[in-house]
Amino acid sequence: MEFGILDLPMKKEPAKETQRNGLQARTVSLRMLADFLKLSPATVSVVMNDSAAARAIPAHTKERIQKAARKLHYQPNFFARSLSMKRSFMIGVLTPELGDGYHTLVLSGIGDYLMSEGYFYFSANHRHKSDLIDEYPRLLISRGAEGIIAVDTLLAGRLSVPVVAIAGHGRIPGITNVVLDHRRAAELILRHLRELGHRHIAFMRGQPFSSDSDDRFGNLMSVAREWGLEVSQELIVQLERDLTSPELGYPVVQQLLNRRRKFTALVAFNDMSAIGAIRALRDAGLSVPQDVSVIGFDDIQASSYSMPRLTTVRQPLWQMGEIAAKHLLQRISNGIGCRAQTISIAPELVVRESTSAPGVSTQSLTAKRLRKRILL
Amino acid sequence: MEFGILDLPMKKEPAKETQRNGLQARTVSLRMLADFLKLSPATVSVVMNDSAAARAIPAHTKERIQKAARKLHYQPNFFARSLSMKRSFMIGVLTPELGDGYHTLVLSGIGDYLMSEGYFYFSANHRHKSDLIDEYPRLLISRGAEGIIAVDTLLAGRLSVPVVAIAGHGRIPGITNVVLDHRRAAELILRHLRELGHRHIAFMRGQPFSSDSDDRFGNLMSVAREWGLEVSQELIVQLERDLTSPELGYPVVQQLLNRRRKFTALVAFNDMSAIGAIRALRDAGLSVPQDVSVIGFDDIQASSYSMPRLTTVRQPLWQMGEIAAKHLLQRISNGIGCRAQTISIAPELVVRESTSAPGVSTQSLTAKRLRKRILL
DNA sequence: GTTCACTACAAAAGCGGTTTAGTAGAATTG
DNA sequence: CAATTCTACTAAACCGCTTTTGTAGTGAAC
Repeated sequence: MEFGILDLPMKKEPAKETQRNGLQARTVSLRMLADFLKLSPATVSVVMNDSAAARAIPAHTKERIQKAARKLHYQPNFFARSLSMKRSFMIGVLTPELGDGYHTLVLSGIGDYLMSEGYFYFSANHRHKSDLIDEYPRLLISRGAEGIIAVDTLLAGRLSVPVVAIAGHGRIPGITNVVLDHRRAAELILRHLRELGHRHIAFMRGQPFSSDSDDRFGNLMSVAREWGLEVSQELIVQLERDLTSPELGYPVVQQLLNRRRKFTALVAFNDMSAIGAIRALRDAGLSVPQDVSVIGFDDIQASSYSMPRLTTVRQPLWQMGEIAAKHLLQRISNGIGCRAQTISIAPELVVRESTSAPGVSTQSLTAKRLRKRILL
Repeated sequence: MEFGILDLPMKKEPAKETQRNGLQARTVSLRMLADFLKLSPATVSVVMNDSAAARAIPAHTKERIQKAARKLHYQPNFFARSLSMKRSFMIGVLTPELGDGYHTLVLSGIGDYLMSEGYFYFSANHRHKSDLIDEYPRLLISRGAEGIIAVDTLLAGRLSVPVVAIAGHGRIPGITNVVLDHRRAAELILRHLRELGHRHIAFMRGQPFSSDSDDRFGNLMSVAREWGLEVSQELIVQLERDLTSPELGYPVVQQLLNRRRKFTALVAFNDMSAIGAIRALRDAGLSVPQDVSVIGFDDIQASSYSMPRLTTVRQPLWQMGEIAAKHLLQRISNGIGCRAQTISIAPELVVRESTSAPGVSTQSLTAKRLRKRILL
């Protein structure tokens, strides 16, 4: 490429072979197939796609074409097709990262549905960087995405293709939003804890960049208020770090304990932070759920195998992905006229071992000492 | 589409607007940009790509073009570009599923590297179904993938594009294979257990469809033999189920316990199964590591937060993804001439809490009874 | 025995770029 | 001053497909 002029003397035939190594080695085109059949590309195309005009082609010709296509392993060139039809059958997915069970499940739901409809997706992880949140949607669109699904991501502005958000609490006009019913989730959590008899409940608030944080926390607070459960400011801690490991919940619980305020239950932001919280409580000599009940959120795979098994609010993540994908394809095929909407998903309380009535255990310090003696 | 004939009477203009809703609403093409500038598309193209011929274009014209491109938000059409250049800057990734931390980490490594090189990937999950393992690579290629990365997947035959496998133990000619050094891993595991004083070691063998199973197990056995550690057939269990949750390891440990053969350590197939195994042991009244040491494999995120924290062999999964992507791009740009090879990755032992010297604890039954009384 | 509809295709115009091969005019050279 | 080289572009082919439009030939209708 650098020696454009020097190239001129040599003939181009050999270069073509070695330089054009891009895609398939020697691929048969529609043209070749047509030549082989002594038919025009138009006829072959029409038959291969079984388009309206194919009604005019007699069955024996169709068969002849099909057979030849199989024999020569004809594969239509995807890019030529996309260029001509202005359809890519690709959609772009925007996620913060691939780190934990949450996004993975959502992606599976999205991917499975898309695949069943002949679509593929490609994804970009923005890691909460706002410049990337701006840039990636454009990038995905410039790569031919017919639509975008934004998972747990606050999009900035409108885009030129249909967009569906999962847990995107921006209420941007024109974006269909698949969200959990956080009001209901808050009710489930607080009813459960109230029924167990908890009066001193601590809360963990999600990171500011997580799009669920405000909704989840806000609803907990308003339900608590409505039900007359008092919430002490001293019992609220705020997650800050950008982690997807349980480490997330560890330091804030230490912080909480340092405040020396009594609490018998802790509502974690999600399962990961709940698992970290449990460890922090244990490391401080408290047992779960005897001294403190802990409730998570999401119901990721790990939560049913943590010690103790985690009581949590299940988000049907796989289904949320599927629903988002389904709506996106709908909006794509119905044109832009299709109304944006909010789709609310019902959460479900999964009661396992990390919650119980308060004060059931013996004095925690005693328990700790005994455990030490016996187990270690 | 069904009413092709009825369409004819109506003029096509309005239909064009509403039906061709595929991609961008009103996008500027190279042609439009060129018309606007009163230049030919060729000149604009050459400048936009800064290709060799651009040397002949004076700076002020270049600037004029760049400015206009920005002003009109010109975005070259990806498909037209791909069609012409025979390059898609896309690669296909084949994974069993997205379920656990393993694949997710690998994918992150792949994705980050590809993105930094201007590539995207799209993935397909075959769930160990052999027909899909056959079909999907073709599908990915027909979608324009310039290369394929197969994660934990035994590919059937050769493909028409470069392929890199991660943990693909097929030794298919022409496929570059990124694999963990399982010999070294086996040494790390067995040295650790031997140094702790374990003589009765149980082993969990991976599912037949997992491409790591044989290599991992085989090396453990041969190292054990070489070092004079005897391995009882009674202490080997085989994973069968196709799960990515800890549930995987639960039943096989029950099976193992039913055989009533003494063992003080268990080498699990991976972290997930190790976590399930620990639960099974606990449920049977045994404590980890006091009664049984358990060692995992992979070092997924969950393992450092399980109870007890898992001792495990770390696979640098993120890096393995990155390395695979890097080699794939190399093979793509160097043409098919580039040699396939095996790239061996060094594992690392991460000692945490789930292993200790055997027989340190009190009688397990006593411990169990006591714990019951105190904690439950 | 035209007209007409229908059958079975083919020609050609895109889609939106890249790239090769020119070319008009200015500058340089012999 | 004619020949040559540069400069600054343009024309046109091409990538491989879809789709619209056209058309030669045939059988039926009036």
